[in-house]
Amino acid sequence: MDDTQEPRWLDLDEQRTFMAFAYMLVQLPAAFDAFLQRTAGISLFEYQIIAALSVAPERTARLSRLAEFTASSLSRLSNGVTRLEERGWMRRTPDPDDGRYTLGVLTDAGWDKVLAASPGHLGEVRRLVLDPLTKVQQQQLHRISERIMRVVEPDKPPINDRLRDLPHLRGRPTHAEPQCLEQPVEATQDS
Amino acid sequence: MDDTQEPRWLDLDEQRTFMAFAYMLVQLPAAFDAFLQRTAGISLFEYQIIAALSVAPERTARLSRLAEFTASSLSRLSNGVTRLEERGWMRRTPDPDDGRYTLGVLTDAGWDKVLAASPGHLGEVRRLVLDPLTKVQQQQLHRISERIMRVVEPDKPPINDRLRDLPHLRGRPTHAEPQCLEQPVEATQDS
DNA sequence: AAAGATTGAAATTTCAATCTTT
DNA sequence: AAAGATTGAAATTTCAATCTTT
Repeated sequence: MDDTQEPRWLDLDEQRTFMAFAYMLVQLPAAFDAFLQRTAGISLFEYQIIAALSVAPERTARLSRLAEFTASSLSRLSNGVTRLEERGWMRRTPDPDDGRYTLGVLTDAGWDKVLAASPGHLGEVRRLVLDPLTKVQQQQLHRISERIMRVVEPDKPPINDRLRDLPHLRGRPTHAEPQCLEQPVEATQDS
Repeated sequence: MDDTQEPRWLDLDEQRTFMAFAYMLVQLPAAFDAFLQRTAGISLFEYQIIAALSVAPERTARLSRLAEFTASSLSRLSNGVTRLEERGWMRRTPDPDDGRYTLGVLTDAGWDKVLAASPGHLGEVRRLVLDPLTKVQQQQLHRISERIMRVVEPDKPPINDRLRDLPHLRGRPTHAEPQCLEQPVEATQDS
C-alpha cells in the first residue's frame, strides 16, 4: 500500500503486530472447532458447510463454491459432504444448468441441525470476538479483514457483498426461530 | 465487555463484521500454508514449529509448549516432530529439569531451513497483512488480537510478552543473516 | 495419581489419477 | 480439451489406550 521496495525483514512493531495476529489466527479457529465439537458434535469445517447452505438461495450451493468458501480442496469438500449426507443433513443433486457441477442441498434435518448449533456458536462468537472489542474496534476489524482479503483474493468482491446478492430466502420461514447466522436473512432484502 | 444479558442473535453490523473476519480467519492461513508448501516444501504447521524453536532459548522448547503454541494436540505435535526429525531439522532430548518433559531442539540444518524459508514467508506477511493496512490499522489489529486472546486464554499473558521474556539468544549469531522471525532477537534484550 | 509424551487404530485430508459433462 | 467432481492410496490427524517420570 505504501512502499514498493523490497524490505526483507519486519521492524519490531511489525513483528509484534504480526505475532499477536498470527497467534490469534491459529488459536481462535481451534477454540471454535473445539466448542462446536463439544456442544454440537460437529467440526468447524462441517458447520461452515451447512451454515453456508442455510443462507444460500434454495439452501443450495455448488460444491465448488462451498470448497472456495471453506478454503478446502474439492476432494476434502467432497468427503465432507459425503459425511454430512450420511448424517442426513444434506444431499447431492446434479446442477440442471450445467451437469459438470454438483449441487449440495441442505435437508430439513440439516436445517434443524444448523438451528440447533448456531445459538451456541454465535454465543462464542460474541464472547470471544465481539464483546471484547469496542464498537470502533469492531468496525476496524471489519475494514481490516476486507483490506486483507482484497489482496488475498484480488478478483473477488468482499464476502458480504457476495453473500448479500443472493436474491433468496424471502418468504421461507419454515421454522419459528429466526436464523441470523453469519448472514442476514430477511433484513438482506431491503438494505 | 459491555452487556451482560444473553443476546441470542447478532445484529446486522455484527453479522457482517464477523462474516468478514471469519472468512479471513479461514482463507488467510490457507494462503500462508499454500505459499510455504510451494516455496519451501513445508506446511505452515511445521514452519511454526521450527520458527518457534529458532527464537527460543537455546533453540529449544518443550513439546507441550510447542503444542500450545501451534494449537495442536500433543499427539499431532509428536507426529510432526518425528517428521521434522526425519528431515534432520530438529531432535528430541529429555528435559534434564523434569524427565516427564521432552525437549525439541532445532538442529543447524533446521536453523538453515528457517533462514531459507523465512524471507519468503515474511514477504507474504508483509504483502497480505501489513502493507494493505495503514499504520493505525496495524496498531488496531495488534490491540484487537490481544483483546480477543485475553478472553480465549484468560490466564495467559499476551503472546509477545511470553516470547520476550526469553532471556536468551544473546551472542549467538551462528549465521550471517539476521533472523527476525515473528520475534525480535537482539532487539529483545534492551526493550 | 498426575502430567507429559507416545503409539496403534480409525478417521480425515492430501495427492494423483480417473471419471463425467460441457 | 477444460472444468468440476470423485476415488484409491498415501500421509496426516484424532482418539483412546499405554508408557514414563515425577
